[in-house]
Amino acid sequence: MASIKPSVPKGTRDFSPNEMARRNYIFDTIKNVFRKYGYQQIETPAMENLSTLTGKYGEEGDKLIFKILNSGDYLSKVDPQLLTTSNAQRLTFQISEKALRYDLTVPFARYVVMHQNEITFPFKRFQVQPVWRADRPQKGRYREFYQCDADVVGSDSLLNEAEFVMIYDEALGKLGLKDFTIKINNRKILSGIAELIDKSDSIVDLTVAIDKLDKIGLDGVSNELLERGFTTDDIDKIKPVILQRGTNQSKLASLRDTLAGSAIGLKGCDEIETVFNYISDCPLQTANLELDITLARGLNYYTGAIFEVKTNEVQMGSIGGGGRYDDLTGMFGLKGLTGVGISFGADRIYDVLEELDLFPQTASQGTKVLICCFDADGEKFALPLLKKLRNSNIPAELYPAGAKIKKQLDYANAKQVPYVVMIGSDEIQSGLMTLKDMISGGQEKVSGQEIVEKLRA
RNA sequence: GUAGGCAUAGCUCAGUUGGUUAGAGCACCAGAUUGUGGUUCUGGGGGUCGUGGGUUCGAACCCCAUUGCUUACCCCA
Repeated sequence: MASIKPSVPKGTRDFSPNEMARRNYIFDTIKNVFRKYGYQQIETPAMENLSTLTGKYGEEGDKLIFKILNSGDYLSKVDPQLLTTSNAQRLTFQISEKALRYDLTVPFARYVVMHQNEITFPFKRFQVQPVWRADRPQKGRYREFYQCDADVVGSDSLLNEAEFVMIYDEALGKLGLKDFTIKINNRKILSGIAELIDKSDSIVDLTVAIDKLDKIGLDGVSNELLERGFTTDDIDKIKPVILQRGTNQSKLASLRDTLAGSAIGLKGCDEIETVFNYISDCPLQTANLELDITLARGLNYYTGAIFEVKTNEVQMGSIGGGGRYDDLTGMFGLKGLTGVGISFGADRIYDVLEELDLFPQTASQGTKVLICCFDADGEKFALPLLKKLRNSNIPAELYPAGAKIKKQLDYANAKQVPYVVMIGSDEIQSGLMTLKDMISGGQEKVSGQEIVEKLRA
């Protein structure tokens, strides 16, 4: 049989030991902050029923869901006519009833509805798991990637919004980022702007276009709005709003002026101000908090706050985002439950930390001492020491006898093991073993007990 | 879905106008060194030059197709 050239699917990656140490550092940092703020971890299955996921992410999103082919003779139940009409969309539901999760929010909503009787509200949960998207990969964009989500469900207090800003500040600050911006907006302000030009029905088109302001500039946004059926009159009205600069307070004040005729717009302003007030009583350490009314994130299910986090130190898409949805669980039949949440893009954060060289040294994580024997007799002598080291919580390995010492030391170097114990006939005879410091190169003859004591330090 | 770039050893890449037997570094194996590595020296294994077709006396190089990867757009973490 011809051997197949090994590869992984496009947009997926292996994680080697060194990368895993670094990834766990990111995950642990974020998880510990979540826990500190009272969030509890859950997990949900990698696959969900396809019907749970479809229709939740818009038409584009549905296309990006990885479907799982039914087991067995999956064609046997298909309406034969469908096979000849090449209607992929309808065929999909007959040959696939499961799919890989696309995000963590929809499975969480499903979870809340299924477990509503055991949950104490407000329910604060976090979840760190991979999600899959059948997207075209590119820089900072994968087909399998991890999301670190925290959500509160069942509390409409804006304190939650404020706490999420603090969580971003604390977690990203702990990871060593020095200059990043938490952008905040409110869907109600966007609704107010749409009301301003009497285009409430076109709010999606409006927000998708102005969301691109910093990317394509005012001319680009204007062109896109014109293409989407807005008038130059509309654009003239919107322009001062989306172009406003200055402090959050001054933006808010002028927004209130502009949106004076829109009850919902003013409500949005009030909500933002409430969040700002909470924050000012509990100042941020590192993050810049910026009201950005062009922020829309293209996610139409947000109803209140909208968050996005960007680093200003390297060129990278957003490293986090989130927002509030008033009817999180409605799609699964549980009405009136509000949710607000955020997500950290761990894979992008990894790329950022790597580019900025912000990972701490993790060498001490691995094996601390390798026992090398010159022959098989040494093994017998080594095993009790090995046991003793491990009982003392010192990560230790015994290299199987038979290999040359050079090879064993090469192994220690490759794994960055800082100490080696060597056992040959001399050591067996004297009972004193050779402890070698692989960094300085120095070595000394010591007893087993002394080795344990030295390495425990 | 749209558009560009790339594809040569396990990895990173050279390879001149198309010209004999396709190279380097790293990694791996062995030796110099029978009990000592990370620095040195010597030698060795490794290639259907992504695949298929074409032009040519002759193709890694030119042309066509195809597959894979990658970057950007759309959208998103």
